[in-house]
Amino acid sequence: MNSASGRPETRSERRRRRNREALIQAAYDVVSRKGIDATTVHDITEQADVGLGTAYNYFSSKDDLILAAIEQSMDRLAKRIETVTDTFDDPAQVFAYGTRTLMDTATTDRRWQWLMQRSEVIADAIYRCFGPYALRDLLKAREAGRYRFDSAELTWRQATWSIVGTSLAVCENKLSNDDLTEAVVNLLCLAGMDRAGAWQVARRPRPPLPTASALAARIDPAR
Amino acid sequence: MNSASGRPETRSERRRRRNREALIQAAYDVVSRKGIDATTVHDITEQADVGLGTAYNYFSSKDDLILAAIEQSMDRLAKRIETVTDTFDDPAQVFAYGTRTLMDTATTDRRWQWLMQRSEVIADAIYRCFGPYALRDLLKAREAGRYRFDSAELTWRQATWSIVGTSLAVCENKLSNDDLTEAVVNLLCLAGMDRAGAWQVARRPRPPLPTASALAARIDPAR
DNA sequence: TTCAGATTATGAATTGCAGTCAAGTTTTAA
DNA sequence: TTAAAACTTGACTGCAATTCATAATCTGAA
Repeated sequence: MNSASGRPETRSERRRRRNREALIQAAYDVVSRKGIDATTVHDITEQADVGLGTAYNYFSSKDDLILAAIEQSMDRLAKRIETVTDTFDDPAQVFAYGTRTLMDTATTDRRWQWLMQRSEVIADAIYRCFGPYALRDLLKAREAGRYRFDSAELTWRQATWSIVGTSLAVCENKLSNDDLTEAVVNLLCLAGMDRAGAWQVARRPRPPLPTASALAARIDPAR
Repeated sequence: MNSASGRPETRSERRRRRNREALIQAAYDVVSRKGIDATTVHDITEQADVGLGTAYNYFSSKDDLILAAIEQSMDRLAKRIETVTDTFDDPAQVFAYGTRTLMDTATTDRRWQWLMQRSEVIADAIYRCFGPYALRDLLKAREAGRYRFDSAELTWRQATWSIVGTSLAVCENKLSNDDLTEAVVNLLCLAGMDRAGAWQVARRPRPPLPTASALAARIDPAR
């Protein structure tokens, strides 16, 4: 609420912002390394170089802190996906690319793999963080006559849980990476495409995501 | 492995069976009453009237014990569903009825509602316990030309997670009960039905499940 | 029936961590 | 400059899963 006004940060505001960011970053680092269950609040505050009690001045619980870290990472991924899908002509492909990228990230990125342990947290976070984009894309594709669902919210909710379940299965070697294309096809059918069309969309070549740093440079070329 | 042979149970075998059953029943009762997280192993052994340590002679951990209780309850539900779907003519309706009943149970039965807390455990248990039935029904419907998926395992896995996510959303009042019909429609689309046909199947009247006791009487009329 | 050895039951003690809080430190504003 | 407000800190509390030494029970051979 301050960065919006031109007023310079007070000393304590700067400290609060720094502590908050340090805690979130530390939480993300430690969880990436050890997994959610094996991570203690002590680990996180150690890494963030603040006292144990400080964590509880910023977050109401261990779960709350870790959730904040997860959400930050998801928000960033959503923005990276957006830069790619902005270039697509077929609205049906936007949702397909987003869901596929989510599954690829969840199964490839060691940081995300740990998160899958607590599926209901992840599923809910995905639903909320990617929801605004996903709902918009679903509706746009329906208007264009490519999709044919009834409720976008319900479709997206079912899709998020499918994504988590499929990703978890790949992480546990119950499914192979090759199955992900078919998983996307099924999701497109869920959204109301016919199967032939769904395969056609899911098989299109997928442009790579920009790296996080490339994206930062594009958004703020001055830095 | 003994009940199969005609040999009568030894004293210790009988005790082991009794303790195991008592623990599973107690776990189910306590979790139904308090939820998984609030349930302690002490609560369960108290209710089962055995020593605290005894639980660890039968199960490797609290989660393992509770999982056994969940699976038993799922196996029973699966059998009750089977008695109803056995009477169906349309193979597409069998899977529809099963998934709908699962969601109805998860959202209606207070015992199940608690279980939804630990979604990844539930999703996996549903996948395994109902899997044999579901896979058979999916394949039968595909042979009959009603469904059109590629891999039954993948379809069922995506369906289980959707079911859990949808049920959880209803429990948390993010969706209403009325949305469940549409949720089934989406699942049928996932399995490769066209939307019109899916609505037609999902809207058919659903015969009630037999009560657990009625089923027990049917299976073993002597008792 | 007896009894040694094997198996199982038991709950007090151990362990480990989330979360609290009283005391100390920094910041603010008058 | 200073007193009150805001924040930081880590020793401490409480709780619950799990272990393990001991006691109780069971088994099969004599």
